[in-house]
Amino acid sequence: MRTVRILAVDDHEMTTLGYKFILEDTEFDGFKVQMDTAKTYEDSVKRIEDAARGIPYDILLLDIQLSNPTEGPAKTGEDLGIYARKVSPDSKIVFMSSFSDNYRINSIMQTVDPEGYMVKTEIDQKSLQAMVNTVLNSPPYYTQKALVAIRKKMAQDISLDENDKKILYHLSIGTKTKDMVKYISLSLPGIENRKRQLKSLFGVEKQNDQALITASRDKGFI
Amino acid sequence: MRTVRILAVDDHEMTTLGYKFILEDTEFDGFKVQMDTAKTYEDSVKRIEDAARGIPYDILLLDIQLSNPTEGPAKTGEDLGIYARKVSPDSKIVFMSSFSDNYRINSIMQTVDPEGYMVKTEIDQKSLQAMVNTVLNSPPYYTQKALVAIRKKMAQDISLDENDKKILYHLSIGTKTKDMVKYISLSLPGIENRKRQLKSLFGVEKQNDQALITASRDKGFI
DNA sequence: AGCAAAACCATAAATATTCTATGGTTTTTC
DNA sequence: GAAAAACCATAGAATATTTATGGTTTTGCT
Repeated sequence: MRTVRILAVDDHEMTTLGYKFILEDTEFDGFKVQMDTAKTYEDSVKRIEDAARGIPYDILLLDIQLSNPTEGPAKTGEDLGIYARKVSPDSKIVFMSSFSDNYRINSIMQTVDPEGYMVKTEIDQKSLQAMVNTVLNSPPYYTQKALVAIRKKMAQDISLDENDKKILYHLSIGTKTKDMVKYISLSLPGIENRKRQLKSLFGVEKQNDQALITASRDKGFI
Repeated sequence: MRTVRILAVDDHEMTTLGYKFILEDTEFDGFKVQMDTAKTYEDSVKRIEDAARGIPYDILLLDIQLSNPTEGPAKTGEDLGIYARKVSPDSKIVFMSSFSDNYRINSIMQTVDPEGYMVKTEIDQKSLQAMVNTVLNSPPYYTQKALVAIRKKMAQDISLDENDKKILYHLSIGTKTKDMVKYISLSLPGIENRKRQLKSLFGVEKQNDQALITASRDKGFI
């Protein structure tokens, strides 16, 4: 009987242990699961690289939030996914995320294009088992909340360039418009003008910035 | 016990009958299904309008290909979906399509944004029942092949304007480049230049048009 | 092979779009 | 109610796109 090797990465050890107990105890059709776990970015990288030199992992289960023990720049599960795609291209990648917000999901769908995306509140024994089967046989597997975000994105044909996205981002974190010139290579009237266009695009003309933030969050841009 | 009313539209009567037999015989949790059927665009419009004046349909199951008995312009299930959204906004719309090509699915996701999309080869008793439950309780419901197309679209961040799309469309139907000026409001060098850009965008530089067609079909643009 | 049609490419001029600089008005904040 | 920020409008500058033109290469056909 074939062994499917899985690496589960999460900074909460209880979580990966839960995955491990459930999946190693499951009787799959034609294979059994053997699972490794990791808590940090560095540890995960090492395990993925080691495996890739021999037999790569079949599946990588990645949390987005990771422990960052070293002093370097903070790394997320998204970074890990991007890296894993390079060093272990045959491994299926599934995100196990607490977030069901549009922005996160859209971003990961573009940077990593994972074979699966599960929102943690929707994970149970049955969905875990279904995910493994689906991802191995005919990806993708998305839980319902992920699908809702994906549907929202698909339903619209709005494409923003980098400057627009930066403006929305800075709006969302409360940066004052006049301060945005420090982070965006546009003049102040340029930024103001784009904000006007964005409001028009999102149908919140004549309203304040809060309406624009709400609208763009609703549409998955921030 | 509540009655869920469904209208199934398909020009093959056997198909809608199949849906009807399966779903009316299913014991759902807290409701039962009562299904009407229609074969043509006109008939469907009448039924949807009639219902909307009183109690609108809970679910509309729409095939894309429809019979067009009248002499007017041919109408598709997509047109029907767009119209139904207006006159019966509370009805859930599910497409039951033979097509699993990217273009069709992407187009419908934007124009109708249906609560469900099932590729016919993937429809069976179990998936039909799951679809009804999911669509009523927590949409959306997409079958696996639809998900594959959706995933492909989500993974890329290419946005084409109307002229680009027209060029790709005309390429795909074999229009000669020099004839495109008749359908697209651009000069010949303008069209040639955009073709070059498209090839570069899709990574098929230095190759012939066929490669461009293949690439854009693969990415869901035609 | 050899011809003609179409596709392809490059450049300068024309056009359209976007950005900046500037100065003003309105709204928010304390 | 005064200062700060946001908002708006306009002219000119800077970019990007399109056209016109003329050429080269490829394709299709006999």
